Amino acid sequence: MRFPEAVDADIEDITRALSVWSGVGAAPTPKNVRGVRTRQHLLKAATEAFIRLGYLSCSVEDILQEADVSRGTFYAHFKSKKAIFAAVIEESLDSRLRGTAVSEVDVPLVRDRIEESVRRFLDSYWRGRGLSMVIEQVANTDPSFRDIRLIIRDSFARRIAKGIRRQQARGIADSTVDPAEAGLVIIAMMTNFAHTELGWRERRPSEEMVDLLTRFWVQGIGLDETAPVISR
Amino acid sequence: MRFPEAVDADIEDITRALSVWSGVGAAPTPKNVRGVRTRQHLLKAATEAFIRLGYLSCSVEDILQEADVSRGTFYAHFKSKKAIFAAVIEESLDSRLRGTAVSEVDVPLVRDRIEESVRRFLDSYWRGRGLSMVIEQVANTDPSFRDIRLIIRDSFARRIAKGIRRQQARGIADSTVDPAEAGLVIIAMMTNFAHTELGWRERRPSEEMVDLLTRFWVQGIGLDETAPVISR
Amino acid sequence: MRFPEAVDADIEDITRALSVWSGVGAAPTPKNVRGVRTRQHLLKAATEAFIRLGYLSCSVEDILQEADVSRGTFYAHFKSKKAIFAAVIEESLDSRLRGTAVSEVDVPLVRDRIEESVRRFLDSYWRGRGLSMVIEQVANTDPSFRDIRLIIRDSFARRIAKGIRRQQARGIADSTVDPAEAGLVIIAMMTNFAHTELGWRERRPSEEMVDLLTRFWVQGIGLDETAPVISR
Amino acid sequence: MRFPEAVDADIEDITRALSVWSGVGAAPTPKNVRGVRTRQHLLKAATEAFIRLGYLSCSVEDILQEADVSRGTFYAHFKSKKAIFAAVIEESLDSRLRGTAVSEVDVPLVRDRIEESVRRFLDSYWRGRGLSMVIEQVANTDPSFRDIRLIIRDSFARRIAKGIRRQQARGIADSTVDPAEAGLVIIAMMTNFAHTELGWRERRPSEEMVDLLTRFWVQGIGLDETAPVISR
DNA sequence: AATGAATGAGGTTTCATTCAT
DNA sequence: TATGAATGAAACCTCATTCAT
Repeated sequence: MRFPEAVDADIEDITRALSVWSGVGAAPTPKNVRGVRTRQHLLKAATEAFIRLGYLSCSVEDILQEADVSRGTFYAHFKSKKAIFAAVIEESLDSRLRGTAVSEVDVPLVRDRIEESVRRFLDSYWRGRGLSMVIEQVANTDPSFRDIRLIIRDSFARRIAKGIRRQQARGIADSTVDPAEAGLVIIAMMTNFAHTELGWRERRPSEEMVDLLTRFWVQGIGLDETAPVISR
Repeated sequence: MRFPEAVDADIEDITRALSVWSGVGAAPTPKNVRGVRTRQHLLKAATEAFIRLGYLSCSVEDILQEADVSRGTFYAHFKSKKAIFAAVIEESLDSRLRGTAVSEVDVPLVRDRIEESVRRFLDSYWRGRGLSMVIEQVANTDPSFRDIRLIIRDSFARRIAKGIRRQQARGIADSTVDPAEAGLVIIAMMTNFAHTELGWRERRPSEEMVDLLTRFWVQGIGLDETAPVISR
Repeated sequence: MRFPEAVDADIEDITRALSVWSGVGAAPTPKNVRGVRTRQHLLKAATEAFIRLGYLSCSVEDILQEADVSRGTFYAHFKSKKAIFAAVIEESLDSRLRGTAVSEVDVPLVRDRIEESVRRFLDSYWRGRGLSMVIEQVANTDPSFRDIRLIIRDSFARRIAKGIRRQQARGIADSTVDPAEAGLVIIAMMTNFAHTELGWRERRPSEEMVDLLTRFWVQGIGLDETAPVISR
Repeated sequence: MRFPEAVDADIEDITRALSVWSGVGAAPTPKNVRGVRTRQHLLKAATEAFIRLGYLSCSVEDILQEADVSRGTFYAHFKSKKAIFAAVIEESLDSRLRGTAVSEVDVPLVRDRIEESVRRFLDSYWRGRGLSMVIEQVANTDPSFRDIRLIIRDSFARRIAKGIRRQQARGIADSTVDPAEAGLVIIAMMTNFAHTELGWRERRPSEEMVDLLTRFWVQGIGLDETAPVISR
């Protein structure tokens, strides 16, 4: 991984924020193996139900039916609908955040590295578009969940900003660009393009999309397209 | 206005789509001045209530209290909560769509013209951020409203694409860029930057933002920054 | 007419009962010719609306639309929905009650006279089935309107009972039959057959129906089928 | 029982029709004894409330008060007011339809058998007059419930027609009478006499009524009053 | 740990009638 | 006499959550 510490810190932040949001101290881990299985089962069922119906339209009843479990059992494992949603989000978080970090790819140019980032972002979004759309729904509905959404967003944006800063230091990117702000612009562009085109219109990611987004990113920060990656 | 016919056509589309969505044929116009005033009063109250609470959390009751009007009066003027929301949206549409069309500005360069577009977009978003956020909420909640959101989006995107095509024809923009797709990328970037930074974080539009977004737009399509506007 | 005085008395009773039911003292006759016309217009519209929708499902709004008249006008002429319904009923009463009285028909046998009564009853019901069904609806819904329905019913029943008594006196009908009770049975049979078969199933009156109902009536009271009508 | 299969088939038809009418697939049977008890309790309370107030004037609130149960409980057991009404009707159906089938009575004459039918009909109506009146109300109000009412009616009418056909075959009833039509006339007479005199006027069934109705039935179809029942 | 019945606050909508002009 | 806006009580239904077993 590229920035494991940073990502871990962000994940910790989000976990904490989710706790606060859902009003649940800590996950009350089940005592025995049966409990663990039921919990997992519920999480899976809830994930599917949320994806299928959205957070708001998905009633607890829907989750119960999906899981074929009684109401009492549900509330024994999760304090509320909010709580199970928080758990679902948290579970899917690692892969979402780590999956896009460009790691062991061996490409010669910085430009290619960015391209690979974009490609992974789109692919990752495509695979997880179900939950992403639910997250967007809740962020646009519940003001206090919005903060969590912003933490996630900033986690991505900071990574991009860091890259820009490094590139500016090497003299291969326009130094008049504000890295933090440019990170926000890039994340806005990618996030919303994916949300709308992949999520809403269900277009599959294509190399044309990757090219275009890479182009805006690279040109936007004035990156030297011929600059090589510095070997570690 | 620049493309008045096109905008008119889009507005018509949206009005029609809103009619279908809200399940209401046509607004039953009040028949005397008192009725008109009450209707306006209700629209204003609803706008404020929707902005304050969001569409979902805003009950008809909330609108009634805001307007200090009885339940019966409300339903005499609007068939449903959906219907008044549609009316609110429609009312705010003109300014939103027309307000961003670059018209009689006198600037020497194409780049400046784009910059002016960006500036107006941010300013317009800032002023109407309340409703914009509600629209986003509903689009992320009600699948059938999403279509309306997409019509609005595409209206903007098409305008941008049209510009790119003209610039390519003049040889002042990179001809390898797909104008339609680039339009979507640009609108994604601008929309979501505004939504998040102006809407969520309540940052006021600044010249730095304008510069940065203009930069991504201009560089992204490979525009010749020195190309002059063709006088009409 | 056969029993003009009796019928008049019944109609008076019903009018009075309708007044009480609807809570309206007397019809506040309009002052000028314009008022009279509007009133008639409203009555006609209400009749059609009630027939089309039934009393309960017919809102005041429906009547207004049918008449193309404003709410205020409506309430200027009729105190309430009940009141206009009462007026509608009253207006249609004469024909309903008098239309079935066997008058100047020249038939040789008593049996034929009964047959003619049955025929007229069915024909009259068929023509007025719309309102009849509405009346039945209200009678089955509003306990206090039920009394009015019973007055109408008894008016018919008494006429039949009177005939039976006369026939018994002449020795051409079975004297063990209780005339009043038999009248109720006959009116039950005719009323409900008509309500169900003509009203609900929309079967048109046929000579077979007339024959069969006549048969039950005549045989039920043990009438001598060959007995001649006594000339007046 | 006399025609058990036929009655069963009719009951099935009605149950199905009620399902469609109420928009409820199948009653979600409670899963333990407590639930069953509450369900029964609700049914009983609803029956009383419907009888006391009529279907239309009886709000769900009224049922809740009668049963002393919360809104949520009600809707956990029954999907809607329509649904519980359908259940109430269905429950009272068996006894109503089966209770009038002349079974193991030992009487010498066909005439006596009919008399017994009439007696049972009146007695059964008297006991269930509350619900019968509600059914009539709904049938006269809701066009789609009318169909159900007609199925019930035809079930009775067919049974009577069957008897007439058998009697005609034996040569003990007038063969010129159309059995199906006569069945409708007889059921109209009995139903409406009972509805009005027992239901509305609350007169108790008497032997005089039985005699008179039997008389109209027997004479109407031209039955030989001395014909003996054929032993099975 | 699991079950399923019970709760009740909260939401949208209808409609007969009154009132100001 | 006519108009049409305004009223407010009352109806049905949903659903997250609690509780008894």
